Amino acid sequence: MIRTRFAPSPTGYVHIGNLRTTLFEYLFAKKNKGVFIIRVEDTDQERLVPGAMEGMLKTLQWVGIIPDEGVTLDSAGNVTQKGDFGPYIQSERLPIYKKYAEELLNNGSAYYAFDTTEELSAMRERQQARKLPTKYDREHMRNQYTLSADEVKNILASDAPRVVRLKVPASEEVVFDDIVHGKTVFDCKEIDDQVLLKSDGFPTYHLAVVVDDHLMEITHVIRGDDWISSTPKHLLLYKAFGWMPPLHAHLPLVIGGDKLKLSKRKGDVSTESYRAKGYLPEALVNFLAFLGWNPGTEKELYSMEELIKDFSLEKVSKAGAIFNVEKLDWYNKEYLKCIPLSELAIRARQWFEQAEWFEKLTMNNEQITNAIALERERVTTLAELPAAIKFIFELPDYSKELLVWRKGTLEEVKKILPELKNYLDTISIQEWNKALLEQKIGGWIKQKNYSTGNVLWPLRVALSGQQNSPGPYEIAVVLGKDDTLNRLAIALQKLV
RNA sequence: GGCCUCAUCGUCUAAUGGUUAGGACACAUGGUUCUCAACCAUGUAAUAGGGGUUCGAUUCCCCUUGGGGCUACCA
Repeated sequence: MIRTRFAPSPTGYVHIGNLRTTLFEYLFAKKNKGVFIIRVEDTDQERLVPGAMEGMLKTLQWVGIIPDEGVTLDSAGNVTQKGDFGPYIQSERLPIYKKYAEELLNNGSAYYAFDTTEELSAMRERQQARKLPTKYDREHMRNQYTLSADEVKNILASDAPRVVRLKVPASEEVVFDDIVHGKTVFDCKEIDDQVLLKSDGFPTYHLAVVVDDHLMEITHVIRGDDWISSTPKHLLLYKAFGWMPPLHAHLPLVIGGDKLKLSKRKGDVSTESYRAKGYLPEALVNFLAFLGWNPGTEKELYSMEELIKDFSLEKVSKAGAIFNVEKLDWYNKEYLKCIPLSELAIRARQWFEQAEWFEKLTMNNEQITNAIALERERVTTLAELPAAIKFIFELPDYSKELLVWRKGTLEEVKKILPELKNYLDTISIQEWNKALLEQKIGGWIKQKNYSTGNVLWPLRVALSGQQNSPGPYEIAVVLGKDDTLNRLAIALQKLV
């Protein structure tokens, strides 16, 4: 049984790069009929943001990623835990880490150290100055090996701070076969005696992941490239415990337009910000899936179900991918076009409610939906929809010059528009639909021997009040006959 | 500084020891059209550089260069 996990730190929001990693973890688990787990890594008490987890889980739910096990939302939207391998929140597992740290202490794979922060940074400065790799100097610092047995005993008996460090073997190679990078080799000489248990009694990430991934029977550790240099430490830990390590797949990072790691300062790194901008989760998922992966065919539009069907870690590329908003925009437009209209109307609702003019107007849902149909192919995001359809409910002011087609004259408009209004008046409400309007007005234009643009342009401007808009027939249908004639009357007044 | 890692159009990427190096986004041009969008057609645009191996390399190897990551009692 394949088991993957997403292990976020609850620091506030879902980073877009993390979302991509999560997506791949999820797709891989689902593809293999496995289990996708969420575990909360809150071992850094200083960076904790209370309540962050709920928001993060909701964001994942929004994109369609729902954990099978671990930390999740119940039907009421509250954070709960489910599954047989809990607790799934690391701060609730402290005794477990303590126990395993002791096991390492006892079998000689780890040791106590007592150095202060100042001593450690002085050590690093000395090493840098001599162009040596910066790592814990076990022979010269204050620890179990350099102090006498009595001294150690006394310190441990006191309340003086102490940490537990991994005892990295002197010379040995750590080799692993990464699913995306292939064979990767590290020399133990380069690996630091990592702190496993901090002086506050909390484990570091390194101890906690290994213990938890093992205990939770994770089969595939899928995470960002930035973890690749930590992997040998983890493998050493598995070895020290005598455990079988899981398989590793290190995903390339999603980077910013400046080729740097996507940073918080440059904005737009949180999934929530894309949601707030009116991007559809389908588009975001599709776009993110194609950052570093592709099916090897020319199919570009993929639903979550299709992704699950076709996903494979072997097709993940090694190079980092730039987050390209233009492509995201394209995906969003594609989904805007194909999501059912009624569904789109529901999803767009919140943006209308945010528009200050919305409350003042009386309009029914059907009319809004019809208006959305007019503009859905013209906007990039849901957020643009209210401004785009506002003209349907409130005719913008415009100058009479706008009524003149670029190949026509003001005189022609003055002649044609009143005639057109009279003609439209003869069309019954029963006939007031797009196909018939098109047919009838088209016939009328032909019969009168006018040029199409000289009729349709002023008509469209009269109905929309805008230089650019959907076509006049569609607008007329959404407006209805009365409103259409009213707006023509307004145009005629301007022409006087 | 040390270690790790990556390298095909501007961007996301496909492909193979032998191809006119393909597609998508973006861009440009044309078509359609009352406008914009959409749509259709066409076009511009890439194997970082240098050495090998080979009949032949973009593909395999080495070096250089460049990018990125890690180098915490953060994850």
